[in-house]
This record gives sequence, C-alpha cells and structure tokens, in this order.
Amino acid sequence: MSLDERKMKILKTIISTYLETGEPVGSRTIAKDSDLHLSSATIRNEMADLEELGYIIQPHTSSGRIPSDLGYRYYVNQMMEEHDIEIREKEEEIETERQMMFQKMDRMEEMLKSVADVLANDTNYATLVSTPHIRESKLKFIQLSMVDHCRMLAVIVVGNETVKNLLMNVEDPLSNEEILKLNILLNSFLQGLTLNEINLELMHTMKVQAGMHATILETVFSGIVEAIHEANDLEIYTSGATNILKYPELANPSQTTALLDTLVEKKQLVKLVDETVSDQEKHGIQVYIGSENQLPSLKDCSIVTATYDLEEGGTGTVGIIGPKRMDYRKVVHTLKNLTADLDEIFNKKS
Amino acid sequence: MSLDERKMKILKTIISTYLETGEPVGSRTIAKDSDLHLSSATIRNEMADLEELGYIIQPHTSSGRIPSDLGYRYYVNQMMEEHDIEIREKEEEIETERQMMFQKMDRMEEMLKSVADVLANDTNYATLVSTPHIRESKLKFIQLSMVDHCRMLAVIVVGNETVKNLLMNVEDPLSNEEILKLNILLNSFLQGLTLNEINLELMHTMKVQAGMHATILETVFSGIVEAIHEANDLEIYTSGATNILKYPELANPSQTTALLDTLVEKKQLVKLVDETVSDQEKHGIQVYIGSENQLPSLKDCSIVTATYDLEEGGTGTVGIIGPKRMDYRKVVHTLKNLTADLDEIFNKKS
DNA sequence: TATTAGCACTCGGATTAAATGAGTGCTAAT
DNA sequence: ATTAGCACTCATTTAATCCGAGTGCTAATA
Repeated sequence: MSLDERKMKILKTIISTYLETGEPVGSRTIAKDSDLHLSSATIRNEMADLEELGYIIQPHTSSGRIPSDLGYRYYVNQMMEEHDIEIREKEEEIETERQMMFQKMDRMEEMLKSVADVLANDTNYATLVSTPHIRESKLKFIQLSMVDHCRMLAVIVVGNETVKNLLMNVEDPLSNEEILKLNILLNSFLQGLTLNEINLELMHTMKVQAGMHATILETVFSGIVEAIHEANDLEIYTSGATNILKYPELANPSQTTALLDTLVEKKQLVKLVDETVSDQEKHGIQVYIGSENQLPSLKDCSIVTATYDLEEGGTGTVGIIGPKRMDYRKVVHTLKNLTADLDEIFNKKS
Repeated sequence: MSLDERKMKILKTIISTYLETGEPVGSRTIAKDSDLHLSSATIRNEMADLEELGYIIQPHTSSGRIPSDLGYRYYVNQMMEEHDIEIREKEEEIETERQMMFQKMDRMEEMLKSVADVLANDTNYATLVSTPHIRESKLKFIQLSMVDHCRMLAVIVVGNETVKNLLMNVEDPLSNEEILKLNILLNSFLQGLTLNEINLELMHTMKVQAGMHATILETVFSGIVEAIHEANDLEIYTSGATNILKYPELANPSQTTALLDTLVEKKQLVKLVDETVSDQEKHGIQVYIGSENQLPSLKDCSIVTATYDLEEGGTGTVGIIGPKRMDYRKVVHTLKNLTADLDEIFNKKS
C-alpha cells in the first residue's frame, strides 16, 4: 500500500481543513468538501490507510483525524515544490507600508526591531529577528579625542557597521599633538586586523612606542576586544510573543510558561538561529515542524525561518513561530518578500 | 463605629494570612491564629464591621474575606511607618552577588538590564527598570572624521553618558584640514547648547561659514536632534514577565494576554514611570495597589517602584509588578537596598 | 473488484444532580 | 460584651447521564 493520487488528495484536504478549523476532521466533512465524489465510507477506508502510513493521527478512538508531524512535513514539502506562490492580496498597500517602515529607520538595530513588530502584527504569530552574524570582524578605524579636560573618548569602528564608544577618565589631559600621535600609532598598527591577529608581541611594541601613555592603550585594547565581540555576537529581537496565546492548542497553562519564557528571555533562541544558518537551502527558507527543532519548549510549534544577507558576508535570520497548524503558504510568502526587501535595502544602502 | 485597636489587629491578621495563602480567610482561622482570645462568633461580628468600613470584601456570600484595595492600602501605609524593616536573611550572600553583578558591567545599559534580570529572579515577580530620565540634555562634543575614503563618521556626545554615532557617505573625501575646520566650527558654535537653543538663524550662520560643506552640516544637525532625543527618551527594560503566571488570580486567560502584552511590549509602561517620577516621597518608594495605577491592564496587580539618582540630575526608576497580595515587606526592603546600591555606584563611578 | 449503505459501538464533552463543607448571620444565653 | 448554637448559603467536587460526531466492519451493489 502506498500513497496513490487519491490518498494524496485526501491527505491534502484533511490538512488544509485542519489548518482552517483547528478541529479534528471527520470522513463526512471530506466526502462533502473534496471534489472527488466518494462516500464517507470509502474515505474512512482511505483514512485508515493514511493513518497506518503515519500521515495522520486519531487523538482518540472515534474522533476525526489530525495531521501528524509527518503529514505536515509532506504538505510543506509539496507546497515548497510548487514553483511559485501567487498570493497577491493587497500587495500594494503592504508594499508601501513596508517602504515607510524602512525609510524611517536609519540605525539597523532600530529597523530590525521594527521589522519584528510589523511582522508580528501582520501575521498574528510570534516573530524573531536576529542581527547579521559576521564570522570574523576586522578593526576598521580608531580615534581618540578629549571630550573635556578629564575625559577621553575612544571611538572604535568594526566591520562595516558597528561603532563602539568608550569613555574613560584620565588624570591629566593630553595635548592635541599627543592625541594625534596616539591615533596614528593605533591606526597604523591595528587597522584591518582581526582579534586573533592582535597578539601580545604587537601590543608590547605599541606600548613601548606609546611611552608614558601605555595605560591608555590598555584600556583601548580591552575596548577593542569588546567591540569586536559585540560585532560578532548576534542580537535577537522578538515580538508578538503573546500572539501564541491566541491558539488554544498552545495555551495550556503548563506549557505556556516555558513557551513564553523561551520567547521573551531569548537566550535559548540563539540555538535556533545557529541551526538555521547552518542548514540553508531553497531560497533560505526553512520549515521546522514540531520536534524538528532543537528546543523542547517549542515542540508543539512550527517555526519558519528565512535568512537575509549583508554584502560584506554577514547573514541574519528572520523567523516566525506559531502553532503547527499555521498558515504556511502565507508565512512562506511573507518571509520571501521580506527578506528580498531586506537584501535590497542593505545592498542599496552600503 | 471606627477602627479601634482590636479591629486593626484583626484586619492585619486577615491581610497577612491572605498574603501567605491567597485563599479567603474565615473567622475560625483568625480565632485560632491571632493572639487575642476570642471566639469565631466575635470575630465574625468584627469582620462584618470591617466589611462595612470597606477594608475587606466577601467574594461571595459564605466565603471568607479578602482585603479590599483600601485594606491593602491601610496595611502598606502602616508598614511604611514602622521606622525600619529589618529583614536580614542571607544579607551577605546577596550583597556579594550584587557586587558581582555590578562589577562585570561597564555600560549602564547592560547593567540595568541585568538588574532587572536579577531582581526578577530574586523576587519571582515581574520587574521593570528604566534608564535615567534627564530633563534637558546639552550637547557636549562633536567630532567628524573620515573612516575610509568615502565614508565619514560623526560622533556626538550628549549630556554625560550618551554617545551617538552617525555614519554617512560622502561623494568626495574631505582633507584633514577641512575636517579640522568643520570640527572647530561645530564645537565652537554648538557646545553646551540644548535643542531649543539651536535655532534656524544659528544654523544659517554656520552653513554660510561652512561654504561648500553645508550639506554635511544638514546631516549632522539631524543627527544631533536624534542624539538629544535619544538621551532624553527613557528606555525601559523588563524581566520575568512570565512570573505573573505563577499567581493563579492573575493567570486567568482573558486578562493574562493584555497583562503580558503591557509587560513585554513596554510602550505603555512609560506612563507608569512618568507617574512615579512625578510623585515621589518617602525614600522614593511608591506603592500602587490595584487600580491606583494608570494602566487598566494592571488593575489586578500591585506595583512598587523606587527611584535612583544620577548626580547630574537624572532620575531612573526600578519597579516590581506582582499580584496585589505580594510580599510588600520583602519587596520594599529589596528595592530600598537596591536603589541605595545604584546611587552609590553611579556616584562613585562618575 | 471497488464502492457504498447500514448498523453497532466508542468515547470525549456537555449537562444535570447530588453531596460536601467552609463559612456566614442571627438569636438567645451567659 | 461575648459566646454557643443553629439554620442557611453557595462554590466546589463527584457521580450519573446524555448526546452525537465519528469510527470499523459487514453485507449488498454496480
């Protein structure tokens, strides 16, 4: 026994009906709704087969069937193969709204936050956006300057976007020439280096040349370490976490706490993002159904992720987290558009 | 009929019992627990009086009593008057833990985030921490510099802590002398000014002096506006939002969404913080019980807030949000200590 | 051989009924 | 002024019952 044409059709109907209603689907419903004209009895036989094959599940004897993870998986794979998804609803509106969103923001951080917000609003699921993850950032530029007579500011530019500021107190103010010297020293030695390439020997040489200002260098060095770490670390923004409470199957009190916790406290989500980045294919869109993802607290959810790219080689992630019966078509479509837009923005902007 | 000694004693017992158990308190319980030796019948009479006076409530005929908002209010006021609260449990441990927390952080932002986290962990309530709110920040220092041949970096220092960076593309690179000139121009005109004091006329004069680089000034100006706004805007960090699910009286599905939403999405919380700042007294500790606070979604919660001060005149808020039957003693005590520590840190550090 | 009609059976969920017990208010006695 | 006693209330628990959507199986049909 295998998946013939008719079984596939029935399976599809079961799943899409279940996506809409969230209730187990019975044989009668299908007999009426599907266009193949069969009696409920025949459908029942087929459903028994589908259950044996592992695509659907009966929550209890004498209830309709719901899709198993395998069933969802089949459905999603099928869907991804259809060469293009042509949902066009209100495309223009949405497009202009997005433009607005993008225009207003100048700092990437702010923009990504608002991407998460808008997305959560649009879809009614929880959303997740990570900052681009850059393998190994290089030091681009350093500048010291006196802000007032007892405080010095160090500005450190890493990679292409990250800027780190460091305010430090100094006992006696440095003259303009001294500052200038230090700046030249710092930039000529360090520009273009990664964290690994700044070694003890180099640091020693520099300190010798800096003479009496060696202590300042110390502070600057630790600032550099932090700046580079910061640039490498990925930040995660989430939004719409409470949306999941809208789906009764997820709102059961015992799990809901753990679920919300993972979404709000974020730390665990890093795993998800890492996973995403490592196995990308098909337009960078990934679908994780139920326990296909790493986090046990999300085992009753599905997660759809997409990646966007920075031209410098960084890769960020956008994800949607919802119930297993989420509207995959819409979600995939939305994410595709969104990441396309993001790609464009980041490349135009550079 | 008024609050005599005995009624007060009974009221206190009712409230503190209810704080522990969360269950309505009946007359028998009190007859046994309180040290005044009365029969349950007498207590019942007194309780009827207390109810008439508005201090307690009967959820339904024939159940015990629970405190009304007024009752809580009485209890809290009473408690605040007792000159000092002497909970000493594990004081040293906690103290060292705090030291750790403070040491590791250098950036204020990071530190405040972790304050919220630790606090939420310690208390099992939701917490809120706002960055200091400074009335009217002044521009302290501006510096332009070329990062590479086509990009210019503007560093803008506002108030005492906030630093804003602005990366912009320029068609043709400026020479060192030109940059130097612009820097002198900017600082000599703008240093020490607030947003109001930078007017059109001033801007015009500067543009004339800048000659061909007027367009750069434009960008810098809008950067300044943003930087000052950023410094004035208060940021709010929350943590432990899901803690509220631990209290059954708050976990009812219909309210819980709104509740979590306010905590997670933060925007509304600004109101709370504003309120706090405006009416502070008694060590800056404020207790808002039930609908005493502005936000309808928090009407079944109590909120305890405290303020900490920056020496430059900024004021930040730390708050705890929990069920009305929260452990007020502990919370007030914790907040007092915490803000004392924060004050110390910020003043030592400066 | 594939499909269908018919029927007995299952079982979760909703509805109803009764039992429980913590707690009250009131009255009469101390 | 206090207390013992009693009738009454009402949320909560438990059990009993009903309902109906849905199934699996069998025998009839095309």
